[in-house]
Amino acid sequence: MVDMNKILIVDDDDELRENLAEILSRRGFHIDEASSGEEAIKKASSDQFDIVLLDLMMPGVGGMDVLTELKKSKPRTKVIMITAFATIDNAVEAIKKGASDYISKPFQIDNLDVTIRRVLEESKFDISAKNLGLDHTLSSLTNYIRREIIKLLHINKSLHLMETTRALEIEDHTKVVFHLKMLKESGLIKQDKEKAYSLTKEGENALDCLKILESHLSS
Amino acid sequence: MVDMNKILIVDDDDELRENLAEILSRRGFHIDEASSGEEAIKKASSDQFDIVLLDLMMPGVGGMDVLTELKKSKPRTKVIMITAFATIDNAVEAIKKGASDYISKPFQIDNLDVTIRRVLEESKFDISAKNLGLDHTLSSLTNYIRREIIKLLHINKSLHLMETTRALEIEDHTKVVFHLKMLKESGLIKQDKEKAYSLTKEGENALDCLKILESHLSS
DNA sequence: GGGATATGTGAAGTATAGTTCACATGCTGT
DNA sequence: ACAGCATGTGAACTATACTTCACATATCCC
Repeated sequence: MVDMNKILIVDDDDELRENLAEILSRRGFHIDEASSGEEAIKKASSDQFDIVLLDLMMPGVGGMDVLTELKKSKPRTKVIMITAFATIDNAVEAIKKGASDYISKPFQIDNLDVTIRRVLEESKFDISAKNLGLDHTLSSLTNYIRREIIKLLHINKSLHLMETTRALEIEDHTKVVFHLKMLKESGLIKQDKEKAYSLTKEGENALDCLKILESHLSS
Repeated sequence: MVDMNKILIVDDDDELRENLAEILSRRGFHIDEASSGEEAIKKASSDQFDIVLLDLMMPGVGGMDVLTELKKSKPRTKVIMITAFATIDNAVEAIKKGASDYISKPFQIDNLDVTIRRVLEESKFDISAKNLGLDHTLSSLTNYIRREIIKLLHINKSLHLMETTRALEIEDHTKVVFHLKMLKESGLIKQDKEKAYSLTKEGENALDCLKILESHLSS
């Protein structure tokens, strides 16, 4: 099942969450769970989900915070909010912040299922998603240091943090950490288990574009 | 004389400035003059100079302000500072801000001439200039609204401010003014006497690159 | 002349990006 | 065990980009 859709269920209510997880996985989704806002953010940023089912009401880091964070770091991930009561105001706010849809507790599984499949369907024709990706990529390329990092990684194939830092002749390594993180979030570079950074396919593409722009500008 | 180098002389001392203008134009440069910081900024932003000879000490908008402004709006223009006294501190500050060189009053014309030719010579091999241009272009493309404007201008060939504003469905036209100004400063668009905006050659190139990036990203 | 429309400026505010520093943690060699 | 280097986090700060609003000026046309 290569193209099984990955869903992250975020709810502090253990029983509801586990029930939901079991039902949805039986219906053909690959499920992961998080019982708090913190856990949700951690899982969502280290992995790639198609949909995040997000409870709005949670102690600590609330659903709205998770939504905000998610739309920043993984703009292409679709979020469906779950509201405990039919608090339309919150739902509207969530939609404005980029949530794809919402359902109110209590809900019928079939209803949720339909919503999920509709959101997945819509995301196939999502033009704004492409635009967001473009935004992300371009804003990565705007920065001189990040362009240098991309060039370095293209030449050296793979580099560690301190190797990169020395190659750039930058004193403060945390500055490089910052830009490496940006590049990783844009999907232009990746990091292996040995902590070494290398270009992704998209990163190579971006470098190509840089070269084209450079040559166009000099003409 | 198509490739005659254009120099803008900025000095509030009329006699010195006019003398300089005459001597330098006899030596084969195309000369324009400005007697104040304001005038300098206006002329420099509406025209394209290879070198700006800039007096540091001027009433009102000082030379250092002009330098700052110039390096922002026309990063590729070379600036040679003229310091009334050999105030090394100011000169050092100017160099840090991107001035190419400086000479101290009083100076020998031959000395200035040599400096000018050396700066021109250096600018031919200027890698950072290309980088600055790239920076400018890329940061223009980062913004969604500006990308939309570029696409619009590509389709419509030429548009006025309010036409653009309406096409983008933006309420506040000053927002569009802002982005149009950015694009004009990056050299991606230009404006004719009738106030209509259109893409420059560089603007068309940038659009090509956008299309490439978009198609790369969707694959 | 005066109301409607177009083109802009400048100051003030908000938002986002980038920098810096103090500190945490983990590994490696002796 | 502990010195030394690598990898990274988080908070505070600065800088830059973007937005908004109040206002200015010019033109058109009735």
